[in-house]
Amino acid sequence: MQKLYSDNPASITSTSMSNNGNMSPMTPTYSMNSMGMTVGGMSSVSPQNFSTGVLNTSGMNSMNAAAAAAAMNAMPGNCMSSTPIGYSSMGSPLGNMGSCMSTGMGTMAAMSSYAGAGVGGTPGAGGPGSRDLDNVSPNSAILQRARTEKPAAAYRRNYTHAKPPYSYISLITMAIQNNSHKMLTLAEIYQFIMDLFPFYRQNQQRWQNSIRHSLSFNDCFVKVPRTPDKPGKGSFWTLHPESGNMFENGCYLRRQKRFKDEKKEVLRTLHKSPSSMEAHSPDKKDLQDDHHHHHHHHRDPHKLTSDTHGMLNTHGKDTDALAMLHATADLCLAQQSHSQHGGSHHQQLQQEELSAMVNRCHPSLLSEYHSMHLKQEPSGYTPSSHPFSITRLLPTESKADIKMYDMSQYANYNGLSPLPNTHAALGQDSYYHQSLGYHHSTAGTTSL
DNA sequence: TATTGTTTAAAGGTCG
DNA sequence: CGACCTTTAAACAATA
Repeated sequence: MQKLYSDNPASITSTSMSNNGNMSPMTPTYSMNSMGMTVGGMSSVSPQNFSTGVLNTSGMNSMNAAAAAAAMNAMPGNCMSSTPIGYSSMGSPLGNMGSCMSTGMGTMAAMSSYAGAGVGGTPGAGGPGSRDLDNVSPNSAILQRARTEKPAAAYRRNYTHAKPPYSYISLITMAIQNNSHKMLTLAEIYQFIMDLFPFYRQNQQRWQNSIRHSLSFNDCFVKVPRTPDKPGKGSFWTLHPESGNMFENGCYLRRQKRFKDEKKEVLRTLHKSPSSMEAHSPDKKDLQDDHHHHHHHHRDPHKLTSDTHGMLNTHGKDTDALAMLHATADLCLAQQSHSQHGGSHHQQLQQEELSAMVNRCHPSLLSEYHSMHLKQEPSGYTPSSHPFSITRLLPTESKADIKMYDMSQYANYNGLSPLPNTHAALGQDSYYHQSLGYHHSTAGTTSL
């Protein structure tokens, strides 16, 4: 099936198709060179493998990418104030983050390029107005802008369905980070993604299933129960406070390491050892893990460098993990009497704990909380130096209110490319095309 | 009943 | 090449 990432240009066209893909006949042909991006301070921004092109490059997607990238860039306090290029043109109502960030890249060119592609109408999911959390509609502004923008040129349509170079995990992260409360419901996450990437307005059940899987499967995502004042279906999803630098490597295609919650890890382990878990009837959960987890149990000895409220500070020693487990248990209890009877398994308890932990922080404090507990790479790499440093994702309270259109300045962003940035200066479009292995979304349009 | 969540399984990609 | 990561698919359970 379609591969999401590949630095191999060749794969661009190859993959895809397979599934019952009934891709629209007009499957994009990334012939790039669409917009002459007026990129401002483009070219190579980072020493890393950033290719300027990536995001800004192709028409709509570029914009999307740019916006997304920008979303991830929400800087906390440290504004990199470098080149406010083109920023003003945005007329962004929100100046909040405007002055910050701008690592000196793009302009809004990308932004404007977004226009087309059904920006306005996201099929099934209610419009960007019906969200649970205020401010959720991340791109409503973008969308609006898009509409006002001059009628899209035909070329734009070509990139509409290109698959964005982000993994689902990073997409989810973007969505969550982009929200002022740092938490979203599943539906909101879907919406964010669809609003931002036309590609995902197709085959919804396919990728949405993947999104759900990612949310459940990855410890970096934590479910936070709804509060009585916010009735509705489904919980809120937020990022694990410890998962901060998952993408510090600068590439959102794939994380360097999977984030593992020590507590969950312990629980999973205990779960498997019959001796430790007395009265627990072995259900399916006991059988899991083989495939994905068993090799991870003791990994990342170098990774746990920070602690969460002093609870996580070891290198995975069971005893310590258990200790912290207990520690959080209190929080859980204090949190609420969320009677999750039924098969209240350890996992569920654990989840409660985490939720509680996150929940304790007032939404307004959440971002701060996050930023305070970001993991720092022990290595010499300086996260903050990276245009897409995840650490920048975590805005402080004051900056939490990030709007997509403020990110337009990142149009020229180039952080996601898995490739070397030797082409940084070249035509974004082409570069994007080549380096990202942007494929046709021939992957199929499963009805819908 | 449609969503939302959780799991299992498997295939394929990436990276050291 | 092996360990690890991501994507997909799909079965199921819980729930608004």
